[in-house]
Amino acid sequence: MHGPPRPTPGLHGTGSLPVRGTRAPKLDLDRRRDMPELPEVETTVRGLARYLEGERIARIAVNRPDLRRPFPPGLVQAMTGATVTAMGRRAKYGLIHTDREQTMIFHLGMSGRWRIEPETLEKHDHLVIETGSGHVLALNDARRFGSVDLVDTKLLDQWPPFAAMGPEPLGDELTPQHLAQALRHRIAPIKQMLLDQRIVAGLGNIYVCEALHRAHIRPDKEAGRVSKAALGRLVPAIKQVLSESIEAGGSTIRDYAQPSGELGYFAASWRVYGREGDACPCGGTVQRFVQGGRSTFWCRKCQK
DNA sequence: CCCTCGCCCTGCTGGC
DNA sequence: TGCCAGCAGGGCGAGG
Repeated sequence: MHGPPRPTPGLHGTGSLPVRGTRAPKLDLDRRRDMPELPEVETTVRGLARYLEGERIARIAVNRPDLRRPFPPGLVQAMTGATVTAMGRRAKYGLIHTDREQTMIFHLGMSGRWRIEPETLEKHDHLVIETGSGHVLALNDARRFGSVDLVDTKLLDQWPPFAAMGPEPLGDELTPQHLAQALRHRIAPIKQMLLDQRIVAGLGNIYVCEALHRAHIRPDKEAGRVSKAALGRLVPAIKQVLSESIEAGGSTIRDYAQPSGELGYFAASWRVYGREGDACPCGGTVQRFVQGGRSTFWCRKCQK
């Protein structure tokens, strides 16, 4: 980000977009280092809304054929000249609704991020938008685990990735009763069940580890055998870890609106994630093991 | 249906 | 200093 300017990658087929300097304070959406999970998607959507809501898409450039899967064939035509009516989020997907009753859906995968007013286009700026008032936004995704789709707004709920999704974790539908019902008779570990988007939509590895730690539940506990009392702790723990992170990200955005702000990333302070060997506040030690091919962090002493 | 596993992809890190 | 194996993991398809 602060290295010497790199050559601008070619923009296949759509011509190059002018890249201009900026006077507006930049959001930190392009410097976040944490894995994009639900709170990061939420703060990204809120940040993008300031640039996109009510704006016309003057130009959109697609610089390679695919991310995880091909870009929608009609994307450029569908978005060029459309006006963004609203931004939204479902699970870890960001939603850009347009006045053409179509919604552009993006997923940030492992490494996706939106760069606001980039001074130069960089490697991995796979999709670039210029708005009617001249703002430039670039979707950068080095690992290309992300995706971009285009769906009729009316049919969003039937879009296959959304059709079978469970409730939003921050909504009223996520209750201990919902979890008890969804997890009944399930023998897989609770941690893996919480990563299943059909049970709850939008939880990823980091927040599941953190929520189970706060709720004092062993990650390898058989999901169907987690007690009612434990589920009663788990639901507020999930909501707290997510909303605290969104709040931290939100304050980052607010800081950017203020000229004095010296900003870092919103420093996520995980209690267990990535902290193997560190002391747990309870006096125990954070352990790591692999579940379903992913790292689980937990404390044997306070998670039963 | 339920469950587990491996693949995709690239940048960074640690060991030698 | 350079090289390379290993690691990160969401979503999805294959297979038991």
